[in-house]
Amino acid sequence: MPIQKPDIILTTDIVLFAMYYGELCVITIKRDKEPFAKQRTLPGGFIRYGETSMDCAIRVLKDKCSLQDAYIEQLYTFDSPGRDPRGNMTSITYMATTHIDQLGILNNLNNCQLTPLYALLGFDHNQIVEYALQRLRNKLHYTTIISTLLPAEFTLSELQNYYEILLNTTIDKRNFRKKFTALDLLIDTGNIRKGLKQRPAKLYKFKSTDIEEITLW
Amino acid sequence: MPIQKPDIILTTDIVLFAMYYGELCVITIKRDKEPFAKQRTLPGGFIRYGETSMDCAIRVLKDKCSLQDAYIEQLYTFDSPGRDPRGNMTSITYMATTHIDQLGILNNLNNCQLTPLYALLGFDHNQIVEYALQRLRNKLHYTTIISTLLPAEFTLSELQNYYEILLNTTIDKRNFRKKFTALDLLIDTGNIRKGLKQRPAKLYKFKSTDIEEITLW
DNA sequence: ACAAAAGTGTTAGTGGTACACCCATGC
DNA sequence: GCATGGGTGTACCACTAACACTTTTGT
Repeated sequence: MPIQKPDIILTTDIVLFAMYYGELCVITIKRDKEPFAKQRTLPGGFIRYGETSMDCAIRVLKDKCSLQDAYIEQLYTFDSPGRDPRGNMTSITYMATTHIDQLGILNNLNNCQLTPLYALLGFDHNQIVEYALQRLRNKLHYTTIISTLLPAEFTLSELQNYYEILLNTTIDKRNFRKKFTALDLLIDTGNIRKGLKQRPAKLYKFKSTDIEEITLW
Repeated sequence: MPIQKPDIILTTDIVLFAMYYGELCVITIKRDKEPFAKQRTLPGGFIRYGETSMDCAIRVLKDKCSLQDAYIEQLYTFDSPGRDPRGNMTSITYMATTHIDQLGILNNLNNCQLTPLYALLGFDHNQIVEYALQRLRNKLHYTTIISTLLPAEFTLSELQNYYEILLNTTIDKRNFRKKFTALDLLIDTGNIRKGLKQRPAKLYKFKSTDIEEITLW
């Protein structure tokens, strides 16, 4: 029935985004085996029998990156010949977003690190990161996906700052606040951030943990 | 190295959209084998060794549907357990759009037909159609993908009518024309459609055959 | 002459953008 | 008291949405 040789291999690779010191980063792992030994690549693995690609992606993130909670969605399936020198590897890739609080302390023991987007990665993984970045940027415009990158409570300035970094723009402070309060997505937690040598800021959180459809710009 | 049994099978299924008598339809094929014998399903097939999923999708459309030219893009990879009673089938699905001129005469010989979107299909293929429809509708808002569904030359009323059908809305004629002429995407072919008992209409085509990014509504 | 769709402008309202100053705190 | 970011309102411009009549053809 199938006209396939048995050596088609299914793998998963995950682009896990998190903000780190004011920069959008991805989790990468330093390989110890060939091919691309000592180079950094995206976390990934072989899909096991009886496991879906989503199961596999979640397992890999838990095992390799000690990830507790994240938003995750399927990105794209890469299968161009030659993308892996070992042979015919099809990778069902996922995009995930989280906050560093959800990452186990980034121990260099398992070679897992947050790296900037311009870092050179092995295999075709820079291409996968590029694809994920586009997806993320698109979703920022019409969903509340930013909530998955933010800490539990945040100030309006932090929220604005995240958009400015992720979309590489500048936004007028008053217009931003007007827009966001009109959307009615946030609630005032009652908490304030003080201790800084400036006026204390109100802390907000999203009313819902769901990712909702909105229109921004 | 891989922890996979050799019976993971990779397939492709394609949602090929075309307008047919004022309705958005998909190409389906009547199966003659079990499972789902005598039911309709999306065109698809097993990915051959050395072939990418895109190659496979194009081959299937040529062989089974006599398709000459179409727009095609990867949609999503479906791999939930139980989606195929024969076992672990992973399907890398594609969405394609074309005009019926590009389809070889729809001979019932190979059981290939344009069917309305509400037709019941075997496997999880209704779910795949639903996913493709969402993708298509989204793309109508921010790309010129509609050009891939239109005939070579068309009137402004036809263009508007396509949008109304695909997005299930009504649009004001004057506002539509104002918007579209402002986008400056069309050229007047110089031809007119006459012979109907009404005022003849100018025929247009898109300046570019590329799918461009625009903003509509 | 009549039916049927093609073609064409103006107005009101809404939403987006630009812009500057006072406030509360830590040191 | 000074430096730092927090917090707030208004005016203009551009785009959208609503709306009706004349034109050209075939029969």
